[in-house]
Amino acid sequence: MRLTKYFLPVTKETPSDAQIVSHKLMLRAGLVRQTAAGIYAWLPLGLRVLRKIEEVVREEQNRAGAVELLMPTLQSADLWRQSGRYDAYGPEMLRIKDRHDREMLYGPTNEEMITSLFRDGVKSYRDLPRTLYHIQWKFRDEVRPRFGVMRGREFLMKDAYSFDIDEAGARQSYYTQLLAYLRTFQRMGIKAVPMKAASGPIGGDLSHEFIVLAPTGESEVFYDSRFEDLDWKATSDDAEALFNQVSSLYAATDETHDETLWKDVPDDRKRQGRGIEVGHIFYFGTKYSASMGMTVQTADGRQVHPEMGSYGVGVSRLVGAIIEASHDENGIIWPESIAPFKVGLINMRADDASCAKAADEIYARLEGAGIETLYDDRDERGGAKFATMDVIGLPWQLIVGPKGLEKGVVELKNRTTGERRELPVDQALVELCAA
RNA sequence: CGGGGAGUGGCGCAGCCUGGUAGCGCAUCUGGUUUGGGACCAGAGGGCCGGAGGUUCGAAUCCUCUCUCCCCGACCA
Repeated sequence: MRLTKYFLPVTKETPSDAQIVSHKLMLRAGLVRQTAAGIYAWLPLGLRVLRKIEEVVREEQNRAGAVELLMPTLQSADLWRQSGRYDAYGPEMLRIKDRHDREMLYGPTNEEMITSLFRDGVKSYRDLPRTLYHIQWKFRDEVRPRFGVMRGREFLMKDAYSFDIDEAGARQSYYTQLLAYLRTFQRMGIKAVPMKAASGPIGGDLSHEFIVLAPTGESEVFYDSRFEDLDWKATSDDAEALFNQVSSLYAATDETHDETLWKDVPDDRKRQGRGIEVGHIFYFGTKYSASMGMTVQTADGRQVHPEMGSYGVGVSRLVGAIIEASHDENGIIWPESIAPFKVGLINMRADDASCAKAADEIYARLEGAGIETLYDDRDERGGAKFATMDVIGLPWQLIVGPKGLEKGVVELKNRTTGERRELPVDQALVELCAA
């Protein structure tokens, strides 16, 4: 993408609304703009990141055997009356009426709807187990939205729902999602530690929160440093073994922290810090299948309510959380797997015909090689271009200038390490293809 | 929802107390000089001062009401 054709409103100054670093950087880097309290427009660059995160989540869900569908944002009040939550939910639920005075709501979550859909399509144990998910916008009318997209009112969430014939099956579904979550977050280049959670508003006994470690996190966390060494991507698909491994190591937020258990962790492995919740998984039994009258027939002819679990990932929140965990004084540092572009190509002198020609050629070759490239072909000074690239945080910067071209080299800069190397063009391209 | 703060060109702010031609920095546009880490000079454009009432010869400024946004707390993916 040529920057001269793009929409990237980068600012030098930080809007006064922003307090935390991720919010400031998201505004400065032209990722989002607030349109109302807790509601954001995703600008082109921000949207690309959102889509990248979504895609990692999707791939790991599919790999875990979950099936994607898409449910609407608007739901009818009647659906929620079936579970009794229409009255129980409180003012966080945005309630609206249509022109016929029918009561509607903007979905804060989808247990009722998925249960209703699945109930009407499934009657036999042969159709279980299943895990269904979708990635959709939600709305919770928070009393006080803040921290940019980390605590907005409108947010993008992946929510999955599992249906099993019995508790043993439901536990397997839960373990499978646990593994999928650990792989998902690891692929995004962040450390997310699973922590036993107190049962939330949904209820149930098996529950984990996934906390991204970041100094500006909202909650205090305590965990065993062994979590840092585990490689989930390489873990076998034995989800139950993984669950046992996770369960054997201590990790808790301040809400569930237990000093007695904490004492048993060797001192040199004790880690204490702050974190941001980016995922939450629950097993909650028959709460919805029972209240909404979903039954399936077992092999021996009994009618049972399926055992359910739900599994959420805050997709839009992750954008903020990842920035909290990955930035420096110059701007964002995107992990490569979710970076909006892999390479920022800088033409140092747009007014120099030979330099521009060389940069154009390199751009064409990068595009031809399928490398996502943001090409700064604006007629700006070098310094301004460097500052722009640093703030938007693309993993690689490829700098093409007259000085280097005289020597037949370009400069390749790694945003994470700051390392800069002069390389012949061909070699730089080879390295980018390999990276 | 309790407590506090703020709405003035796209962004950051001053002006308000003590009413009288709406200002500064950044950004934008034009011309020139520049060009490897957010250049410089000269010029230009852009604002019914959140909205509605009121007081006054005259309101960004004073009064009343209202809307919105932000911060602290309680609450939350």
